[in-house]
Amino acid sequence: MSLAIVWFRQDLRLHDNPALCAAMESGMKVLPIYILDDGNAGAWKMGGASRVWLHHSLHALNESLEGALAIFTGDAETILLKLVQDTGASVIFWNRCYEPWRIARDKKIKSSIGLHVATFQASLLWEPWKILKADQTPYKVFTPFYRKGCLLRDEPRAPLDRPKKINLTRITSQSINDLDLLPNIRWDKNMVAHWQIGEQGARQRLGDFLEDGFAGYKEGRNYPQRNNVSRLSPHLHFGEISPHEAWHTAKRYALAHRKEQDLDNFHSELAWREFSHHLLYHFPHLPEKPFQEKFADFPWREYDGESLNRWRKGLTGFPIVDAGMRELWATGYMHNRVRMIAASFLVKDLLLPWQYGEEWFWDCLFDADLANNAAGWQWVAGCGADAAPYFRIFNPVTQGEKFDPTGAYIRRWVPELAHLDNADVHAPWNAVTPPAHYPHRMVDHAAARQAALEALKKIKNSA
DNA sequence: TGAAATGTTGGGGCG
DNA sequence: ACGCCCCAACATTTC
Repeated sequence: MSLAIVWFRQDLRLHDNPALCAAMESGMKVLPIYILDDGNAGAWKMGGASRVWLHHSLHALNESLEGALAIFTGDAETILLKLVQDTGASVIFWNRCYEPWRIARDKKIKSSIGLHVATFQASLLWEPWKILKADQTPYKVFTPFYRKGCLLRDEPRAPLDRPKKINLTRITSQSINDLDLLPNIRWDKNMVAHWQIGEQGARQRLGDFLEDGFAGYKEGRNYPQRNNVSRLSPHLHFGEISPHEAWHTAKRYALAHRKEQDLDNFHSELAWREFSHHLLYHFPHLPEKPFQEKFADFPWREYDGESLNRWRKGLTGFPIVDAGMRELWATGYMHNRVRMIAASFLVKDLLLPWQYGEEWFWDCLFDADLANNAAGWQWVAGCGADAAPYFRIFNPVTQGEKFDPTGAYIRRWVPELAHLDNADVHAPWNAVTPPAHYPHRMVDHAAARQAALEALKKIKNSA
C-alpha cells in the first residue's frame, strides 16, 4: 500500500483541513509530519512567544493524531528528500503558506522532490494572486479590495468535516520536546494560563465568543475591558481553526440571532487579515521597508535603548500605553485598540522607527504573524498601503478616556494606578498626590505631537 | 480605525 | 427692548 505524507505547517488542525482530507480520499496510508525549519526563515525566525504556542499546539495535534505526528528539525527540503527515500512515499499533501520565504522554499521543494505534490488553500479565504483590479495590479486600499475584490467574487467555501478515520502510519522521529521550543527561564507558564492552546481550544474560543461577545461586536470591539473581541488571532495564525470556519460559524450564529451588523464587522476584520496577506504577497518587502517610498527619508530618532525599553516594559508613564504593553508581556496578546495606541506612541511620540516595535511584537505576541504585524505597524506609522494619514496622532489620554472610561483595563494591568479615581487614572500626573511607584510621563504629548508634525514636513513634498 | 485649532451659532446675563 | 459679550455646543478646517 502506498504512502502519503501530510506536511502540517500553519494548519495545526483536523477540521477543515483540505490537505488531510485529500490524503484520506487518496486511500493511501497517511504519515503526518511537522518540520521546524528555522534556517530558511532568515530574519523572521519564529519569536519567543510563538515558539511556546507552537510547542503546546503540536502536542495537541499529536494527541488528535493518536501520537503519530512525526517531528523533524532542519532544512525542509533536505528532510523531505530523505524522508521520501526512506519511506517510499508517493505523494505529499500540504496546505499553502504565504510568507515570502515559505513560498520560495516550497516552490523549490516542489521542483526538486521528484514526486507529486498536492497543495491546497486552507489559511486564506481568497488567494492573493486572484484578487486584482481590472488593470491586473493588486489593490492598495482596503475597502475596494474587500467590497469589489473579495465580496463580489464567490463567498468563501464551507469548511470541510474532520476526517472520520485516518489510516495513520508511524515512523521513529524526534519528539516535540526535542524541538526545544520552551524558554530556559520559564516565563511562559503564566502566559499560557490565559489560553486554551490547540484545535479544541480554538473551536471553544469561537463558540464562547459567539455566545458572550458577538452581540455588540461593532461597537464593543473598541473597548479593551469588554468581552467583544474574538481573541482568535493566535489560533488563526497557527491554523488551529480556519478562517472559513470562523466566517461561516459566525454567519450561522448571526443569522439565527439577527446580528447582521455585527456579522458585517466581524467579516470585515477577517478581511483585514486577508488584506495584510494580500499586501505581503504582492509587496514582499513589507516587513522591512516602508510601503510608501518617501518614508525612506523620514527623520526617525536614533536608536535609544532607554526609551525603547521603557516602552517595551510598560513604563512610559502613559497609563493606557503601559497597560497594553504589560498585557502583552503577561498574556502574549494585546487588545487591538490598545495596539494602535501603544504603537502610535512609539512611532509618533517617541519618533522611533516602526521596525523596532514590529520586532518586539514579533517576539512577544502569541499571534505574531508576518503579514498582520508588518501591515499593522505600517498602518500606524502612516507609511503603509491605505494607512492612517501621518498627522493622525493618537492622544493617549483622550483614547484612554474614550475607550476605557472607567479605567478598568488600566487598573487591571497597572496596579500602581488602581487607587486613583476616574478623573486621574488616565493622567496620573494631574493627581493631587501622584502615585509614588509609577513613572512620570516620559514625554509631553503636545510637544511630541508638534515634533512629529515637524518631522512629517521633511518628507511631505517628496515623491 | 484623530486631535487640535478655528469658525459659527444661539441662548442667557447684563447694562 | 436692545445690543453686547460670553461661552457652550456644534461644525469646519488644518495638521
